[in-house]
Amino acid sequence: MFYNKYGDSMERQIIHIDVNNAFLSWYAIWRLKNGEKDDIREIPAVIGGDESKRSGIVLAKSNLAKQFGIVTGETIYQAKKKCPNIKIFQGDYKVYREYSDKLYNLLLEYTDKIERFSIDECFLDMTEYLMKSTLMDKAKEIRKRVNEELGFTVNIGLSSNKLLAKMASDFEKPNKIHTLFADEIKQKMWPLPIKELFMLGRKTVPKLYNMKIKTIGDLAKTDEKLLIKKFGKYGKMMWDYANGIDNSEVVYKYEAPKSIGNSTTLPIDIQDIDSLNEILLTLAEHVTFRLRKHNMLARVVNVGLRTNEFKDYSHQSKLDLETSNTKEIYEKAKQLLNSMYKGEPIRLVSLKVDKLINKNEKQMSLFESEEKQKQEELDKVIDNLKEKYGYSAITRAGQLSIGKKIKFK
DNA sequence: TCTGGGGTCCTAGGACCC
DNA sequence: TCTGGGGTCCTAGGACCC
Repeated sequence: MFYNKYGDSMERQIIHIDVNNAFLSWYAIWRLKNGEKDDIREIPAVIGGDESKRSGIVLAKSNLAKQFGIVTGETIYQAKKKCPNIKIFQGDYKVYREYSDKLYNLLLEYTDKIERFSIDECFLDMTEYLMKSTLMDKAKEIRKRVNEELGFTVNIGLSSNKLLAKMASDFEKPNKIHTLFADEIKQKMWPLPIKELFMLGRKTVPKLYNMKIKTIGDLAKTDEKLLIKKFGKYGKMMWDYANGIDNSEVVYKYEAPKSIGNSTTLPIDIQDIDSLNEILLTLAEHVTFRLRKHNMLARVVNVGLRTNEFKDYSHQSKLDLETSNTKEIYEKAKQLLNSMYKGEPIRLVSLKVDKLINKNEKQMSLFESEEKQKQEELDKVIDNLKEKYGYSAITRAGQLSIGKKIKFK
């Protein structure tokens, strides 16, 4: 419940906005703007990875592709089987960023209480500005303006909390506005299969099926204590969600990242430790570059491997002193890799820094070594060159053929 | 699965402390 | 040692999201 300035309790007014087929729509508009004649929204098309780099999965699909049964996350290979004439595009992250920002800037005209939940989803808290009766009018205006001014479509969900607003925007698509207020839960949400409920994924759904829980309504009517006993905190959450309960706030203020990581699927499996180390160096350069851009330091380094048999494992270790220095992070990562690697063919390597703190919070060490200061200077010089001439123009010595082939968004 | 890449949060077990 | 109980910190793994 939300209380207004008179102390009266009142419902919050939350809007969830979800761009329809975001990556594909945005890329389609960008192509048109750049002189291409065909609109890839009007043909069976997908945005996908590159099969030759073994990253061939569907990231977004056109509505026509959807009619062939193509789903997000499946392989390009499977998509081609369903629709041999499917057109595949690589997409471009910069383009997505650009249109995501355009949407955000348009929404800022309505409220500054906007949470960017992902690149293509936003929550708006309109409680202070609107009564429930005018919420639908605002939603219609936003939809119209996004269509006309930005050239793509969105689904909009309206409710009194984030969970319900998000569930609402997921109803019929595209270009639709739906409400899901408390008095509509029974009719609109409870008949849906449990897999439709936010946060119920592929591992949990079969477990619930075994308990004869098949719809969101079944889950809502299940004994809460039983769910808590079986699933702990997660059980409490799923019962709440099934009953439309969610008190979380729209997080509109900047939040510093809690971890920063990069990973890469290798074009071929690699078994040679020197090559793996080289890949780690490339990852370390990028991760620490991002870390320094955030003006943050890391306390923990984590290295992950995926084998050719799709087994994932990782090791992490605490640093003696928090740092953003490429060399220090890389040395720690190398130690981790060498202690964990069992010699199998490796498909993917990941590097993540965790337990981040702002650089200003750092306890200044009185005896910062000269060597350390030199390293930090070197990082700074390289960062500046990267900002000036582009990221990929600059690499350190030590990176040979494999490391250089890794490209980042 | 011919199965991406970037995140968040939670749990469980072991080490260690009083 | 026929070995308590509670707390914190650390690490590995796994769930989920877009």
